[in-house]
Amino acid sequence: MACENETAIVLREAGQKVTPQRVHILCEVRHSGVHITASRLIEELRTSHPFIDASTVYRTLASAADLGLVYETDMGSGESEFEWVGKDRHHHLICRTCGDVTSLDNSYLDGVATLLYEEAGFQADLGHFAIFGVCKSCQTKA
Amino acid sequence: MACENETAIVLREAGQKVTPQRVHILCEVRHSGVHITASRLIEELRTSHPFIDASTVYRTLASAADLGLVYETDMGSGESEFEWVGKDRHHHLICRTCGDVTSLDNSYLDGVATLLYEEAGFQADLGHFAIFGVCKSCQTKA
DNA sequence: GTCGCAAATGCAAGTCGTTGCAGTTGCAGC
DNA sequence: GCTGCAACTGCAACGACTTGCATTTGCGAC
Ligand SMILES: [Mn+2]
Ligand SMILES: [Mn+2]
Ligand SMILES: [Zn+2]
Ligand SMILES: [Zn+2]
Repeated sequence: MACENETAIVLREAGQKVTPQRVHILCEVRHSGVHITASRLIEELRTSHPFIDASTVYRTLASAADLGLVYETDMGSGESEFEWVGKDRHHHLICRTCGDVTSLDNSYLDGVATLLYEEAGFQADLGHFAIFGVCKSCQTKA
Repeated sequence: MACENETAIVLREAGQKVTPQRVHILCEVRHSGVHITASRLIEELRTSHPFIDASTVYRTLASAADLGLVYETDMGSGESEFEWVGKDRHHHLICRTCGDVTSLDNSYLDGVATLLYEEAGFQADLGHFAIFGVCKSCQTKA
């Protein structure tokens, strides 16, 4: 239940009202593995908190993404996937051939952010990228 | 009409059947400025080729994106934007404050692709990224 | 504690995009 | 040119997501 309290604090700090719906939705995002789609979230909440409407889920996720509390990323499935923004900033490498998803430390793109700031004066927010390509093992198989 | 012929050739080389619908849809993508959404495309085709069904437009754009004939990018509007893959590979910087969109030469991310290949053996396809952040003039105003 | 109001929610209708299927068509082989 | 078949299309039903509006509620001010 530490999660509930902490989520409430984060919401309050972001200038949002702390409603039970929001706390349940965002705690579910935090607890349910890494990435989760809106429809899967709705499905899981249906059993634990059946009174929460789907539109509330969509609205909560959208505003949380705007406020930078969660990442919203297209991992190639067609549906956006959401992830709580924790301490470990990262990106993902996604293989177009086998579908394998791996994580990539934020530091790989630090150089790009620095370069953009120096050359264009642009303060880039390289939050949580999905980088598509072909993984090592799929290349050797070909 | 050079566009029609060239598009037909590209389709054939990609192993697709050359149908009038596909040629019209992809030529419209090529001609209509830089980025275009599916719904705007459907609207424009309604006047010139009213017989083309919306589902055909969506399917054509999806398969063209899979084949690497067009880029499909979320520029922040909520709708995917499509762009014909021409000679000039580029990315975009999008300001979250003023909405300004600028282009960025592909070379800025070349280093990342090299790094990913050397360190992870991952052959990244850094096609057409939308990089969000705050532009120079919006930073100075703040 | 209670009041008042802006913000958030639930509901229902609406829009956007996807999918299954039956009919059509491009095109390779003859 | 014809033929045959897999690929493609249009249609209609469907699922995903959004939006307008009346009601409820969190929470700051008293
Ligand atoms: Mn992630
Ligand atoms: Mn572009
Ligand atoms: Zn792979
Ligand atoms: Zn700006």
